[in-house]
Amino acid sequence: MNDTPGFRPLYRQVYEIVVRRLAQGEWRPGEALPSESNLAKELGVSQGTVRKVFDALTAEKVLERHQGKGTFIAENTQERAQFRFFRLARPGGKRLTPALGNETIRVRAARAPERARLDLGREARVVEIDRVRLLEGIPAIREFIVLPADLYPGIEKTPELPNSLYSLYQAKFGVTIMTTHEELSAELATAEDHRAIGIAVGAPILVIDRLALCLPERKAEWRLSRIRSDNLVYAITLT
Amino acid sequence: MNDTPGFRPLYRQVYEIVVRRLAQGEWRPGEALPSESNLAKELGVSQGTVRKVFDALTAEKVLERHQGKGTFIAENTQERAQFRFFRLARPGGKRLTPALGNETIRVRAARAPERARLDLGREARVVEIDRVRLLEGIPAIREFIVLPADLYPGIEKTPELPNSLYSLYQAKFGVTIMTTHEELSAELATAEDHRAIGIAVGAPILVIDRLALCLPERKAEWRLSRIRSDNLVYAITLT
DNA sequence: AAGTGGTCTAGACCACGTC
DNA sequence: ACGTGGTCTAGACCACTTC
Repeated sequence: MNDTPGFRPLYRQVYEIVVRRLAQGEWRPGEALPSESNLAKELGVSQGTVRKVFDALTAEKVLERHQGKGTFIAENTQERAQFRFFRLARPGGKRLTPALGNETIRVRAARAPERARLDLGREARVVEIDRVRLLEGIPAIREFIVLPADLYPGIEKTPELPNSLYSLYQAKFGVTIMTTHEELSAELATAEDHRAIGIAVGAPILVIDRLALCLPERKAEWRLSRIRSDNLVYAITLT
Repeated sequence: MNDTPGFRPLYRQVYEIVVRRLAQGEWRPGEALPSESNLAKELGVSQGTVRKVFDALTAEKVLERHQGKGTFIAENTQERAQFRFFRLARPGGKRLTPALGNETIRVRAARAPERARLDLGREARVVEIDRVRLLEGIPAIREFIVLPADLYPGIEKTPELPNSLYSLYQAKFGVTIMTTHEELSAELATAEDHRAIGIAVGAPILVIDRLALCLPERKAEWRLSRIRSDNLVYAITLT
């Protein structure tokens, strides 16, 4: 009696409908989505099915639910984004939060490796942000950030970039970073590292190559971080 | 009408009952747990409540569910443990699996830093395993592993240690590694690194300091890995 | 009081694995 | 045919927020 090779559970279909509407910006960050029962009525399914979808999206950190208030798009606030994607700490535990140092921002044509990494076309333009970040007052991180210019129109005119760029991406450009792929390696400090963050040439540094993806599946940022590794670790919990 | 400060949902209580029974070894790895409906009957709750608990434990990778067969304790098979906790790859993506090189194993008194790291008493003994692992035939990783001896009685008599120790811990000693806390940093290769894995003295190496926790919340392994960082990265996805 | 999400139940039916 | 988990529904009641 089972000739349903393309069987897809109802909640999956509802899930896809909700994600599509989210991606189309039908609801803005901070707003409430329809209540479970209203959406259920609208889609002609039961309330429990909508609940399953909302719960799944909450687990994926796309939504936030608040008893008595409603269901909302998760916001990448400064603190939250820091805590979620910034993993540097003192050995043994204490999490650190960076402060801003010098920075430059410019828009230019994409180079070949950038086009490859960000899936961009031949004529694409990118935004490049170079900056230094401080940990407890000491220059400790060099960041090289490359963005597809079309996702962030006018970002180069932003008077002052915030410490956590991901909250800016979401608030000003509707780009919600959902996932990052990171590759860590060890290298030796160069003369440029020495000039930028004062570390001795030849000292070990931690390098993070990060590609960030946003909600409507797209590569939204490529970031190279060079981090001094004295009294500093990248802390992560695997489960 | 709400004077329930100690309100705990039913599924939470069921969850704790199941975890306690799991920790006491009431069901062994590989065996099936009672079915949803049987456990529900036994505990006097509805089948849906048991389902919610099983689903949560499945998300935490404690259980595995198989339609038509039953619910089982998740097994740390060789492949699975590799994929779950071993994060080394070639730059750009290809995941690697290590092979074994030389190894030594011995039991001795715990030293002060080991007692502190593993929460051991003054008289505790530890098992120390030192080994070299190969990636694609080339010595690439030095590992220094320290275990609380009481958790792994007789492990030093194991004729041949497997590539993935975590499957051995579970199969032979009932120790299921659930979580690891890792701290990564960059260092310079020492003369000993050169002797063990042939890397040039002063070359950059990636160091991972890992503390592993097992199911009945306890520190079950401390591992230091020193990894050559040429053409090799630690790859991780944050969500 | 009204509306929201959170918990819990009871029951129907489907899909999968085993016998 | 049977038992398992997987999906879906309908409804009750609880807890929290807002008015």
